[in-house]
Amino acid sequence: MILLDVSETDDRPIYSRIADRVRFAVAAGAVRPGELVPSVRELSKQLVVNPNTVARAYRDLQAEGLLEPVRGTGLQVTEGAPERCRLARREHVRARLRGAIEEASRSRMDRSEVESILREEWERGIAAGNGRAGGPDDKGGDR
Amino acid sequence: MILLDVSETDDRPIYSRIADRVRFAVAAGAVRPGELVPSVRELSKQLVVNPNTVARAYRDLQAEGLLEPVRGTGLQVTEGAPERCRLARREHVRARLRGAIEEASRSRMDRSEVESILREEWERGIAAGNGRAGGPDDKGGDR
DNA sequence: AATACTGTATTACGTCACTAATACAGTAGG
DNA sequence: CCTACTGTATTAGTGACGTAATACAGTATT
Repeated sequence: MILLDVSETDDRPIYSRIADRVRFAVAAGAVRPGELVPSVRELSKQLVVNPNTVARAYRDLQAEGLLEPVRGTGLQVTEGAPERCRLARREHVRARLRGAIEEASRSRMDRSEVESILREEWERGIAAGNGRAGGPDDKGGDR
Repeated sequence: MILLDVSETDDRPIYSRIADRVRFAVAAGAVRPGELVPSVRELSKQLVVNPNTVARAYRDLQAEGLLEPVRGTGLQVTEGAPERCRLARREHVRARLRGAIEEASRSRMDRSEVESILREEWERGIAAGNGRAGGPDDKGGDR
């Protein structure tokens, strides 16, 4: 399992980005249920980061039920992790959309206007090369 | 000009909420271009807040071009403030939508799915009583 | 000129999030 | 048993942010 490239232009905390990488890897099937994720110390060496930072990320992922400890061995990916991961992602997107829409409503923006923005931005997103695994960046959404 | 009620369940900084109140008031036409906003000290008394906190809000609003100083008198609403305010709001909503859509795209969410969420949440928003001045709350968006 | 009001700049304090250093508890494998 | 590896808990340092206390510069009004 490879998890390099945690640089990027992203001002979010390191542990959050690490967690996102794992979430993405799980959702994409790069690591399957039952497999072990890299140990805290090993990954911390790869990323040149304090072990605690990785531990923090793994701790969050445990709280989400994506990882579970195997005593004295490491952390393995949970059985229902992939689905859970995708569901959470979906809920997160829904929340973000809802927030934007609420604000649009308050700002007296026409519904058709919002829909046109949606259309426009969607095209842009596709054109920008998203919709593929290993896309440009995985900012946004820490859940 | 009245700007009370800056309590609400909102964890954003005070100065940011104050600024939002003013932006909303300007966009709604409650204060027209050329009119003076309450003085720093007066408003700070009304809200039971340190004058500097109000000053910070006003400072941000000046940077946005919504307020301009009248030497020795106070701060007045700029000529193009209302329009500028609505435009900024619109841009802000666009940015939020774009962010959400980008993430949806990365998460392999179908476009029709996003559209259904949009539809669903829009109905909810309307049903919740938004789309009116002085709606429930004005969180989100600090620009 | 004097007073009372404007906004502003400087400084300081408390808080919180992030990260790091370190020590600890436990298990696998020789 | 012993070594080397797991994850975890505790504590501390660092920086940014929000807010407050205070003093300052300038204008309207009397």
